[in-house]
Amino acid sequence: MLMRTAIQSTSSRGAATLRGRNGLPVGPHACGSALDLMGAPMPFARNVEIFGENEPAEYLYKVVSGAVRTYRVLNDGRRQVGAFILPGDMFGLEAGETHAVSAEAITDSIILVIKRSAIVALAERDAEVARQLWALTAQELARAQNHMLLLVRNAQERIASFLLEMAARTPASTSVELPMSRQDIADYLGLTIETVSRTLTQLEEQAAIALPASRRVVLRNRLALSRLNA
Amino acid sequence: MLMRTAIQSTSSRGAATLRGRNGLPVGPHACGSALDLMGAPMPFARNVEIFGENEPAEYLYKVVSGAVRTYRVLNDGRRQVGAFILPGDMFGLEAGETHAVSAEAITDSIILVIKRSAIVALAERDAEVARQLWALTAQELARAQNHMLLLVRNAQERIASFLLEMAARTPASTSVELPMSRQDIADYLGLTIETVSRTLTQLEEQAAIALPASRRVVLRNRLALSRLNA
DNA sequence: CGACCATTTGATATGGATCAAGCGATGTGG
DNA sequence: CCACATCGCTTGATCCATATCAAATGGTCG
Repeated sequence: MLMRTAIQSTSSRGAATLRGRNGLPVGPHACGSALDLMGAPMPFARNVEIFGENEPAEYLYKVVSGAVRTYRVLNDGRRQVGAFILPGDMFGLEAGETHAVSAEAITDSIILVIKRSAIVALAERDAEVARQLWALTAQELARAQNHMLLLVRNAQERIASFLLEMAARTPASTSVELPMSRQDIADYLGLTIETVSRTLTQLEEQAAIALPASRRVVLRNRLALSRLNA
Repeated sequence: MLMRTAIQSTSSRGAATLRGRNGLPVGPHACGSALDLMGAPMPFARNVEIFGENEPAEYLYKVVSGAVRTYRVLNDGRRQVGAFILPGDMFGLEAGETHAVSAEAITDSIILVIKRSAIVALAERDAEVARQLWALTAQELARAQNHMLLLVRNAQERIASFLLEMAARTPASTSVELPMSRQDIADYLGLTIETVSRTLTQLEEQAAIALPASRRVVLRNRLALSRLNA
C-alpha cells in the first residue's frame, strides 16, 4: 500500500445512459470501416462516466472530439489509468459480455456510440468485419503490452515516453496540449502527481521540453526524449 | 536505468525452426475447438527460443507439457516477462503478421504447433472460428490489463498475486511447483531476484507460505495472501 | 570432490513516496 | 470589481521500499 490517490471524479453515473439519442451516422476521421457507418454522436460532460467496469458491454465508442480515460480501481483506492483516448480512437469494444475497465470523459466530449450487437451480428456474416473486430482488440493488446513496459521504467523514462506518445498522436506534434490533469498522468504512469510535476520541471531544466502553460508542452529536444524512450 | 538483468538465455535460435516435423494432431487438454484439431507436437529444450519479437507469425502454439515464457527486452537490456504459459494454454496468436513478443521454453517442453494461415483461412468461412480467434486475443488482453495492475503494487502484493495466480492454474492448487527461476519471476513482476527471494522468505516467516524447496511453494494461509491481492 | 549455478542473506544507497507548504489561475459571492 | 475560497500545480524536506553491491550457502552434475 503505497500512495493513496484521491479520486474526486464526479461520476454522476446516470448522465451516461443512452436515452434520448437521435440515431444518426458518420463521425469525422472516417476511416472507411463498417464500424463507422452506424452510431449516434453523444455529448459527455467532463468527468462523467461513459461506462463502468463489469457493466454489460452493449456499445462501443469512438471519440469525435474531446478525450477519454479508461481505468480500473484497486482495492486500496488507487486508480490505474489504462489508456487515454483521443479523437479518432475507438474504445469499449469487448469480446465478452462486460466491460473490463471503466471509462470517463476527461473533457467535455462528443462520442459516437455504436451498438455492439449490430456489429457482432454483422461480423457473423461478413468475415472482413470479423477481422476488423479482431484487429481492434489485437491493437489494444499491443498498447497494453507497451504500457506494461512503461511501468517498469524510471520516472524520466515514463514521462518522456508519455510525451512522445502524446505528440505522435497529435496533429501538430511538436507542441502538445494535454487534456488530462497531473493526477491522470500520474495514474497512467504509476507515479504520484509530485513526481510527475518534478520530472516535467527537470526535463524543462534539461531543455528537453518547454512548459509555456501547465498543460502545454513543447518538445524542444526530441532526441533527448527518445534516448529515454524504450 | 535501474537494475540490469543478466539475460543468460542460451537462445540457440536455429533449434526452434520447424523443419523435420511430422504432421500429427490432437493435444491433451483437448477443449473441443477447431484450433485443437490441427497441428504437430514438437519438443523444445529448456531456454530455446520458440519465436522472436518481430518475426513473421506463421504459427500459433499450444503447450502440451512444460512451460513457456513470453517477453520483451528493453533497450537497456532489462527483460519484461509478459506471461508464463502452462500446459493447456495457447500462445503466439497474432492478428497482425509479426510476433509482438518473444517466446522461450522455460523447461523442456512439448508444444503443439499450428499453422496460422490454416486457422485464419478457416475463420474466413466459419464465423465460430473467427469468434474464437477474437476471444483468444481478448483473453490475452484481459491478462495484460491485470498484469498492468500488478506492476504498480508493492513487492508483497506482487508476489502474493503471482503465487495465487500460479496456484489457480495448477491442478493440485495448494502446493505449487514453480517451473521458472527467480530471475523469471523477478522479470515478470518488475522486481529484482533479491527482492523476490526476500519477499518469499518474509511470507514464509509470516506463515503465509512454506518453501520446502526453492521451487516448491505450499500455500499455508490463502486468506492472508488474498488480502494482499487486488 | 570440485565447479558451476541458483538462491539466500547482509549492508548500504537511492529514487520516488509521503507529508507539508506555497503559488497561480479560476470562479464566486458580496 | 474586488476579496476570498477553491483547485490544480509546483516546490521543499524527509522517509522508506526496493535496488544495488557483495558475500555466503546450497544443490546439481561431471
